[in-house]
Amino acid sequence: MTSIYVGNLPFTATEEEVRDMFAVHGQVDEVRLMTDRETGRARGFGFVKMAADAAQAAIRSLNGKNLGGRDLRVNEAEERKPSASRW
DNA sequence: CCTGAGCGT
Repeated sequence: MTSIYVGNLPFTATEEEVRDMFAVHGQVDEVRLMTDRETGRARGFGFVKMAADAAQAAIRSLNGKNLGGRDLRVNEAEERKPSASRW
């Protein structure tokens, strides 16, 4: 499983839009669009979890894609937090 | 109502 960082999203983008877009390249395990903590509005970025091969295919295909007049930033995400690992 | 660089409870 690979975590994908999706940035530069239009504020009008939703999770199902992103999920559907990524689902074209493979099965989407999870989609999480981050919203602003204070105002509650979309921050314009999120994360997608997919299988490694599907993730790479989606990244190579969707990175730089124009959505809503903005070029998407799609890359492998970093580790969320080194603590609280249920291992 | 509103905005634009960013790696998340």
